[in-house]
Amino acid sequence: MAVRMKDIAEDLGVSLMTVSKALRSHSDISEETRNRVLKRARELDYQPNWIARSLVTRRTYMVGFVIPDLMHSFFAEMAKGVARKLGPLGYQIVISNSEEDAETEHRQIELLVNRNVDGLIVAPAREKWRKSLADNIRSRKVPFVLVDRMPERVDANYVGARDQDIGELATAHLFEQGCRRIAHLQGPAAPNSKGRLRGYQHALEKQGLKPVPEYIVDGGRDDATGYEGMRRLLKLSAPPDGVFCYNDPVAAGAVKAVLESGLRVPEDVAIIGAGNVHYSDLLRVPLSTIDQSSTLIGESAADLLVHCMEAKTAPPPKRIFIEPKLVVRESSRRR
Amino acid sequence: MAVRMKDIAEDLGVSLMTVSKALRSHSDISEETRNRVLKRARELDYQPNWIARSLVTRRTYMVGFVIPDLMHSFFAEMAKGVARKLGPLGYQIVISNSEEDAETEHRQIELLVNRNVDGLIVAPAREKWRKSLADNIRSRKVPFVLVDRMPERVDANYVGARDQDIGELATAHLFEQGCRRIAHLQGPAAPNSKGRLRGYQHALEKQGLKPVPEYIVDGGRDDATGYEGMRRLLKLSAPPDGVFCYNDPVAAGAVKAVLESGLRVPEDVAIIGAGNVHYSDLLRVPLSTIDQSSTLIGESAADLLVHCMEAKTAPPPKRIFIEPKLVVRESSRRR
DNA sequence: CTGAAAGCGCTAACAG
DNA sequence: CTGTTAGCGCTTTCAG
Repeated sequence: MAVRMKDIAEDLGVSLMTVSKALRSHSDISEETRNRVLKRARELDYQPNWIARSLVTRRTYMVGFVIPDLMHSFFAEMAKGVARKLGPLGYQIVISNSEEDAETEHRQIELLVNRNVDGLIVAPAREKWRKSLADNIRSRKVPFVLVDRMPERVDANYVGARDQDIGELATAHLFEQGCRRIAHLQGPAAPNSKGRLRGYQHALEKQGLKPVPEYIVDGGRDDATGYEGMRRLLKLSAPPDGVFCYNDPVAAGAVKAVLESGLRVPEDVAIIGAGNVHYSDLLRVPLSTIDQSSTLIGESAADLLVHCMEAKTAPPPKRIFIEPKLVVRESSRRR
Repeated sequence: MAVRMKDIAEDLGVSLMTVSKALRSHSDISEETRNRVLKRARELDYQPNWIARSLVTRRTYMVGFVIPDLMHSFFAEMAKGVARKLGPLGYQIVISNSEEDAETEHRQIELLVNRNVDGLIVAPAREKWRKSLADNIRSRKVPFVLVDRMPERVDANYVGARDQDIGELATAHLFEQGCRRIAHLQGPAAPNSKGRLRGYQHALEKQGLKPVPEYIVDGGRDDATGYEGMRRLLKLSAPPDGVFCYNDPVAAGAVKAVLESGLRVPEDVAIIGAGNVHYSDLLRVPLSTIDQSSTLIGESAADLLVHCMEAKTAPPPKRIFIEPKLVVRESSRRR
């Protein structure tokens, strides 16, 4: 059986409370007593029981982090940012995978809330952040921050880029590189997919290019689906000469499809992704992308969450937009 | 305030105990009472308080998973395997990053143990799995399973490949492809680094090639260090014509260095990694590798851990070796 | 089948 | 500065 405060107390002939206070370096305890307690605790290798403590303080120092896909290193990078900020403050991070599925996400969140996490960071999978869920979390008074994907019409804490900016930045870049038949491999039904599409459309319009419906194709969210999507684009009678992809994995799959078809990247088809995952530079063709500062998103979200968790009353929702940045590598450099 | 059993009990005019038993479908409770309780609980959206329950049952249904690097998708894949098995059983997985640092790892493990995780899965960062730590975990009676890396002389549960086999398989393959100056980009001071080196040396010996000390170079564990290591190899008066790399990220970095130097992969330098990360196929040159069945490792480790957690008394340590498999892609295919 | 009593290990609030 | 009292929400044990 593990050592308890009670053991130390009896051992030292003081009361349990004295031990409790000493260990937490409470103010009203004499220097001497504190030291005696601390010393004995160290000797006995006392480890506080978090469970018991949590039961009374109602703080678990656990933070849930719900993401759609651990394997997508974009989220792994975010996780790193979150951990970097929260770790030193004594929080444990519980990562849950929603598999990009709304139901799973819902279940995961409920699980975490039931486990009394002190806060929640979520990259939501569904387009509409279900109102009932938001209310549910709020009614349980669990502060939460949404990241990377901002569902429509939800007034919540958010950290991430403006998706429309990402789409515009990428598409404008392709235009600048001389592309005139610009396609878009669209993402899944996640909240950020629509914004990127809108940005793409907007940029085309700005340049006076007329939209071609066939150029908007479902590219899924990983390399396998991106590959499939690109193959469909290549079968068109007038295949695109530039493609803005929902994210980097999709873009990597697209590059593979183009090369397999005997065409060149970027000469025949320029490709750009989004997310700037760390291995982008090592891909078949080094990938141009829109950097979203994934780690920074994680850090900011963590900061914001800490702020909310420490506040007595919930502060008004805050949105932090992080400027996306164009990163030009080989896959789109035509001149 | 959340609904408690007490609330349901008072509401229904029964005792707290009746509610408790009904909710856990304890045997000695009448069908009727149970239904009444269940119904009311649903109506009030009762959610059991895990903390309180844990305090008395001494089970948290949390499992710690300590890995050296979340960003290395090899571990993300393992995590997926672990989650797939443990999730349905009601366990939450708490992922901790040791940053490949022994001290951090130690601290993370202690933290998790303090938080009363029911079990632990660890991909150890240090070469010697510190005895004191192992004893410490054991004294707290927390079952644990080591994965991917088996420290020397430790009698513990283990799931993973035999590292020596990986080294032999890879090196023999390079030999078969006609390489005669085979180098090795060695991994960090992790437990699996030495075994792979040994396998490499063994394979050379078998083929009657004499070992060249200059051909064993530190390649670190990611693409940046792999790149550096390869550059050093290329500066040798007789640069290698084949390189076995500690893992896939290192190999990806190595490929980059070779191409940058104006040489071709695999014609001038054949390269093979280990781990078969999911994007290997999308790299600059599709990467040959040794597949270690990362997801399967995660699943098996989870199974083994569950077995230990459910056992009354600790079962004897078990080692599960997973056969590594050669995956030949472009980076080493010479004929 | 139902419930009363005791306690998991700790802390908040207050009294000495 | 130190200690007492009273729980946190739940389960285990055992008596009705």
